[in-house]
Amino acid sequence: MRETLPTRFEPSQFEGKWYAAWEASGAFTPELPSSKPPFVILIPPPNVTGKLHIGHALQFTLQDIMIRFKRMDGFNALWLPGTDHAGIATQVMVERELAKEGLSRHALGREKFLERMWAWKNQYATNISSQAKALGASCDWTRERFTLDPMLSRAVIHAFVRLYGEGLIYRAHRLINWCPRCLTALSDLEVVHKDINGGLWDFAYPVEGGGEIVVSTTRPETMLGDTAVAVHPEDPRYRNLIGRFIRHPFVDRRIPIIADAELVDPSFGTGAVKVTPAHDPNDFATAERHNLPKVNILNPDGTINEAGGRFAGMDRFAARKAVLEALAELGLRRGEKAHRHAVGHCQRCDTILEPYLSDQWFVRTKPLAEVALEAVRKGEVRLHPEFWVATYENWLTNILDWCISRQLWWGHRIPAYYCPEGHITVAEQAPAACETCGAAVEQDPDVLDTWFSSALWPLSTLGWPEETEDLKAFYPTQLLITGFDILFFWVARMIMMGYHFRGKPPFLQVHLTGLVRDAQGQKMSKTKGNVMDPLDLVRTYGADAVRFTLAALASPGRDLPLDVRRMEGYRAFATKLWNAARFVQMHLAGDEAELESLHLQNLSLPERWLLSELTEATAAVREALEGFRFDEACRILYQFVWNDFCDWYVELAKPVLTGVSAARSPQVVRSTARGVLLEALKLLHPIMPFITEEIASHLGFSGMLITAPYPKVREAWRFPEERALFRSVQGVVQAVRSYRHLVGLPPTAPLSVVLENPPAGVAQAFAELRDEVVRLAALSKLATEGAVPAGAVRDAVGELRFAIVLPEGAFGAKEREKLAKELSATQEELARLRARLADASFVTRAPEEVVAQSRARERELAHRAELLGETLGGGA
RNA sequence: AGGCGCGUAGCUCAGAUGGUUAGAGCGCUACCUUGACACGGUAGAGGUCAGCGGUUCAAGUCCGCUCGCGCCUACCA
Repeated sequence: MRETLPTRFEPSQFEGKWYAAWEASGAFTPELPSSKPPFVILIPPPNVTGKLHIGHALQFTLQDIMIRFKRMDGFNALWLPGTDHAGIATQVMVERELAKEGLSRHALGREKFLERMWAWKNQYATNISSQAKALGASCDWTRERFTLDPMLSRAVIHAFVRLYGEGLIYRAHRLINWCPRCLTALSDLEVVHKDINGGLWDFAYPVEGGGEIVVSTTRPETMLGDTAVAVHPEDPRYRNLIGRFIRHPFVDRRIPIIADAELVDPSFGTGAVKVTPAHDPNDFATAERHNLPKVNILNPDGTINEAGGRFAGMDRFAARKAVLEALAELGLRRGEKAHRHAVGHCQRCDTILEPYLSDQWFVRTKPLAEVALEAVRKGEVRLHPEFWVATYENWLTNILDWCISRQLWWGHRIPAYYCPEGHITVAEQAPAACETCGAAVEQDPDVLDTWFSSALWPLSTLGWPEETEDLKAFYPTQLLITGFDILFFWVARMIMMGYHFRGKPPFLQVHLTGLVRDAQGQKMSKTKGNVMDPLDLVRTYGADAVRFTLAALASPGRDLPLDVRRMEGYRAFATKLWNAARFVQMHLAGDEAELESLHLQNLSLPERWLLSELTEATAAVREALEGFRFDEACRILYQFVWNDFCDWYVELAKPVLTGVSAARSPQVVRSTARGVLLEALKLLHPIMPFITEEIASHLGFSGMLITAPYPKVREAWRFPEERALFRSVQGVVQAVRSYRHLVGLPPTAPLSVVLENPPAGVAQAFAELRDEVVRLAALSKLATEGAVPAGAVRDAVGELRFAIVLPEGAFGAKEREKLAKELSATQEELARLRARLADASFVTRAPEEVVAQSRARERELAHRAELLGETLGGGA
């Protein structure tokens, strides 16, 4: 005998049990080889920087829904989990921890520091996987990966060496984004532009031989590195100054006044531009055109170096003030105004970045980007929602080379080796000697951008460059679900690398999720204190309610305002489901047939109706999931379970199961209730895996839902006629209840209803469900034929007219007024409809169905208007 | 400066290819402790679909403009 469902729904009582059972069953691990088609999702590897946040919970939920859906639906499903070492992000965390102990990474040394990093990683990777498990994520933990694993590292190094060999990776002395706090280069994407209230200062350079030229700058300290002043060649104000020189007031340098049409917009400011090639990208380009020297004035930590003369040693911002003061002393300050402009900040530590001249490694992105662009344009990779395509194209079209070297220790060390002569040897294995001159070599101390290894994730996790079974079976993957914020950082780069190394896309579809926000729509952040911990939510509401909420909020292309009241609502839904199951279970008698084996001919109206609704729901849920409409899937299931199954079917089942009604077979009702509930549980399982599994086991379901076939649409279960008939029953029941409220009668006060000349099918339906309808509408009598008693209220639902006998005097002035309002609304609509039908252009141009629909509606309204009129006019 | 998204009930959001009375959840009101469930039941109230103009027999839905809000990309000193 199966166990009785506990009275109280207590998710924590069974969540752990089911997760363990699923994992132990091997359901998370795909077959290999397999005759089933593959369905593979690679997890966007969370950073091992700390705990998972609610955004991860969202993505895990959506990925798990798809994986469970496809697994049940006959696919060889693989959801491959893993974590990302997250170079700078993690190193910043650990350095912060070290700082608390009064240590620094340099004090520790590279080796000891990396030991600390690994300890950190081990702790957080474990945290992350246990959080994923708490949410029910059905990942294949036997394939869990980490970006610094030997297998993955090998792929990263291999890719680097190959790209270098192909000329797609190169080393260059360039301006890059430099973080003076992290002491590393950053890619353009890692720069966060923020509008700052700064200043725009004017100062004069005295020109040799007399006169001066006034320039404007937002960063006065950079004038220490000026190697020219540029004007527009056509500008009459300065034409005579071109070719003359300036004696720099603070450093020992003569700088020329040059003409450059590209750099200078004569209408901006004074029309003269100071040129600082080592600290401004535009100026750098200008210097290339004019062969100007590039004077670096900064140390890596942002202090002024010896090139800054007497300002050397000052921090860049202190130097800014000092330079301005010094200019004032010389009488060279000219003007200053407030100036709001975008300034680049470090994504990880928020420090203001400097354009900085240094030797770095770059990826030549153009050829890779072209292929990636084409892939999306041709639809080989499809982005959802589709409007992201425009953003994607825009970025890839204007892409610049990607700086991939980082002056960090936590990451994949660049496989480049230098000899004292400066020759470069790039190799997967450390070479014994320089391949050019045979001298001893030393490896580049730098590591690769974390995103370089992330870009290879679809390849490296499956064992590439080896031709592994996994690679052959699971590449390309079917779906990627991730946040839109890493479309460029990650998605685009995976597409580039996937095509380059494998000739195929890494995934066929990408679903980009929105951002989880708080109830007020604010971005969640630690500083605002509005972050929600997914594990807390799981403890409070249960994993299923958390999942359902996130899925229900996940409308495509929108952010998700997460309100705990909403989650309370969905916990209530879980409770409702639980209680419905308790009802079904307590009436089980052991004679239940499987749903499929019920003889359809023997089914009564409510069973046929319910199967119809189930079938509609099945079709709609499947379609919703295929199109990543998680919100739709939730809505459909919520309505089916609550409105159709609980509110109607269970209520209709009660008279039968308690012996009040003998019109229907209790055995059929039991079988249908159990069977349909099980189907609903299967439909819900991808979204709410724990509670569905728990209930199914209590209903005597053999096996586990996780591997049960996902319900398919069965045409035999569609009964359109019965569906319509049942709706008229619902309509009458609801009308009676409504009238009862209208006249203020208690819900149990008995009324009687007479159907007026119902069509044969309808009369039969009501006759069959007499006991149920009497109960649902609290009737004393339901007549399917007979004369309308005097004084009865008359109304219609669709084509069906009926009369309700109310107690003497119940239908007073207030009620008449209410009904009169109803009547006039009906008449108004009728008038509008008739006007439309009288319009020849509507009748001739609108499609036939639309016209037919309007005619039918017209009949109904006319009908109802007449009956309501009679009720009011008849002095009832 | 370009590009994208959004503006529908008190709140948060759904509303393919234009077509009946614009939906849901929460909240609100009234009544109901009925043997699955008060995390419940029943019935309600609540919307000039941001504004203006256009296309159409018909527009929340298509087009243009305006006004708000948000985001992304960008080397204007």
